[in-house]
Amino acid sequence: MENIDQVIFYKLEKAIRSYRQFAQRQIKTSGFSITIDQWLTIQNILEHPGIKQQELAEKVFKDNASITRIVELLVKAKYLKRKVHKADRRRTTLIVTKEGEEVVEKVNEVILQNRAKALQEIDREQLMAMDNILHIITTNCQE
Amino acid sequence: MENIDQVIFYKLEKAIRSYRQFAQRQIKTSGFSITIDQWLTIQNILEHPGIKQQELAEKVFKDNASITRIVELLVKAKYLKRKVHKADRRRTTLIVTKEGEEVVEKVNEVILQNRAKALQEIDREQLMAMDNILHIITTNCQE
DNA sequence: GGATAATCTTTGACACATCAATAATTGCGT
DNA sequence: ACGCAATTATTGATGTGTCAAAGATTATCC
Repeated sequence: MENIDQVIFYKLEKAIRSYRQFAQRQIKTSGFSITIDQWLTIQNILEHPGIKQQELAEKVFKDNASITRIVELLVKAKYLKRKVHKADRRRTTLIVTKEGEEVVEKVNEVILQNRAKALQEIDREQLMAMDNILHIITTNCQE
Repeated sequence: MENIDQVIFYKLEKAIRSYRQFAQRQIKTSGFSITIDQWLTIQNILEHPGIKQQELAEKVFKDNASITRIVELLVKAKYLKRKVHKADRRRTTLIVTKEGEEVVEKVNEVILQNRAKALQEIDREQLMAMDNILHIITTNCQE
């Protein structure tokens, strides 16, 4: 047996990529043309109205540049609107349109199904343990 | 406590991204200008001489298009050479240059250190358990 | 042995990641 | 007030991911 240290990151990549491919495929075959990142972005704006892009970036674990571009596409798709922030003109206020809300709500169901499918046959105790390990890895890498 | 199903994929992404950022930063500050994916690609060619790009893609869990582009950059960097396969002219034979070998060898050490750091304070039994879960997720997403 | 199918790789189009540099605006110190 | 630092967002450059289509070559089948 190979040393687990030397393969675990590969396995991590593989699992997350399998899930992403699977999830994106499901969304597509359900008739939506939105990416998971875009869905997650809108979701977070809804949950935190008035959030600034910088905070948004942290929430979805991306950087500012990526957020700028994702927002751009979402505005083009008419799922978001930009407004200049009243008190601070450096900031942008992001507003989810009715279309945006509708899409997110519908895609939500698909995502729930995806997660259930992906986690089939795994017991919750083990998941909690994994969550713990992931947390340690994350902090180990942030010093 | 939130439902673990609804956050575990987020945690997965976060952990893998933290590790990637950390690892790439370490490689850079060690004086190398190679990406982890490029390193992994060369590594696999060395381990499987004469491998075809399609198989290579599977090994590093990418698709053919990505491999084509990574190889392109590695040829530019003079870490790889392309040759037409003798028996089958559709194929490309990939050859690692001396420079390529040297870089990989040196970067290897950095990567070993990175992994050790990232897995600090985690016991191996738990890692094995996580490996198992990751495997289940991967197969659940591939039907 | 010539049409057709299968295999291997590349290319195009678009989305996202990362780093560094640049605007634009606000806040602070004196 | 003024200059300068800090904050917020955008842009440019380069690398990777994904899907679909196309090119090139080889295998198959009648």
